[in-house]
Amino acid sequence: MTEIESKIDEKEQKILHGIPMWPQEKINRFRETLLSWYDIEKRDLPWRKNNDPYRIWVSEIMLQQTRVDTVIPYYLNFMNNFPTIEALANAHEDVLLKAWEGLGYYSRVRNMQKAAQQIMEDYDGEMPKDPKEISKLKGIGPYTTGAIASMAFGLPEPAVDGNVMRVLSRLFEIDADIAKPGNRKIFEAIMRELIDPYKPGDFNQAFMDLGSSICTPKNYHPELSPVKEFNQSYQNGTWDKYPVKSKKKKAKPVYYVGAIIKNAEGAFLLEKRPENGLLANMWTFPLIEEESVTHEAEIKKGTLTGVTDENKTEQVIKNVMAELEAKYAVKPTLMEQPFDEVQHIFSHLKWFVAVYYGQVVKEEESMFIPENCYWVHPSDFDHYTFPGPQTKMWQSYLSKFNHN
DNA sequence: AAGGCGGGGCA
DNA sequence: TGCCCAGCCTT
Repeated sequence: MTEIESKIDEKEQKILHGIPMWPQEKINRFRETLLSWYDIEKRDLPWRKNNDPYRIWVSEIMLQQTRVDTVIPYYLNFMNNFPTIEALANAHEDVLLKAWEGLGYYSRVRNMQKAAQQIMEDYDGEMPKDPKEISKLKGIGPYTTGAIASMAFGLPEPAVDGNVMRVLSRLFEIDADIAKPGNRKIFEAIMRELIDPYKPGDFNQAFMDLGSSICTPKNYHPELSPVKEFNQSYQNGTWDKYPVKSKKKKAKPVYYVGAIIKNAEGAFLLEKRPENGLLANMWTFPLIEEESVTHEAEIKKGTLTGVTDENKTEQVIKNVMAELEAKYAVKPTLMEQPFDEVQHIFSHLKWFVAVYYGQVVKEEESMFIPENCYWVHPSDFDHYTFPGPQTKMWQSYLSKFNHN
């Protein structure tokens, strides 16, 4: 045993202080029980076809904060389009982003490509086996490191995600708040004790399957669990107290005017968002933050009211026109009222977008738009990656203006 | 340690 | 509606 490893063990012993660990005999029975259940009940998932590190890696990145059912079609499509680490490393970013459209957390795919390029340059095109090396790759944190090491390479590394923390907190009646990042190491320490050294990948995945099928956040029925005899909170009748998880802050409202501008050729003005931050490098109709738009829309008798403060309608139009001319160099004829309001909830923001429609009549007025903007015909929209709010604006436009 | 970063499914 | 989900990066 190296010096570094023994230090980690010492540290984790301290963390475990207060949480009584089971005797080895009980640990052995637990492993056997859980793995037997997994052998029978495990889900047939595309990335479980073999132990190819690339296949496992892609699935783990997609599954971050994303449900299995959502991921499957994206996964199949992605593996078809980018079947190897090399293909991923050499892909064009906009093609990559398009393959990720709708999955969310788009920096995941940009980081994954950077990691693929790291692997081509530093590791001869092969995913490294050493967890220390794996965790150096962009976008791969403690969880994904453990997942790849255990599932692809059979190493006894913990892979602690939300499922594992929930299951463990119920098994051992752990009061630590699982929303606090610092508490992850408690659960890692326990998993290092529990993990089956011969089938670490199956062991980790058994926790995932248990967490998503039986040991769920809601509608939890501990009496149905294959490991109920090991479940301390079930035996003590305290299971409804676990896990302890502090609440997240509410999404902050942000108000925009969305300007759907059509030119004489029937093309629409699209803008590429900045390369960093929210929805980086994705395409939307011009969005103008508008503080006067401080009301949620009410649709009464087919008419949209309440989107803007009363008496401020004219001011909103003036602001929008000024911004369109200054930033986008267009002077469209604009509807005096928005035709719809689109709402979109992110994890930390809630957008309210009052959608206006306008046309640029004269051809020469639409010639000098900025570099990050294009006039795009709807038949070419497929080549542009649209985030949720953009798709909602476009669908609303189609339903209002494109019928009959 | 806290906040930014998507989107959909569910009661 | 609010909460949840096979988290990671930046500050």
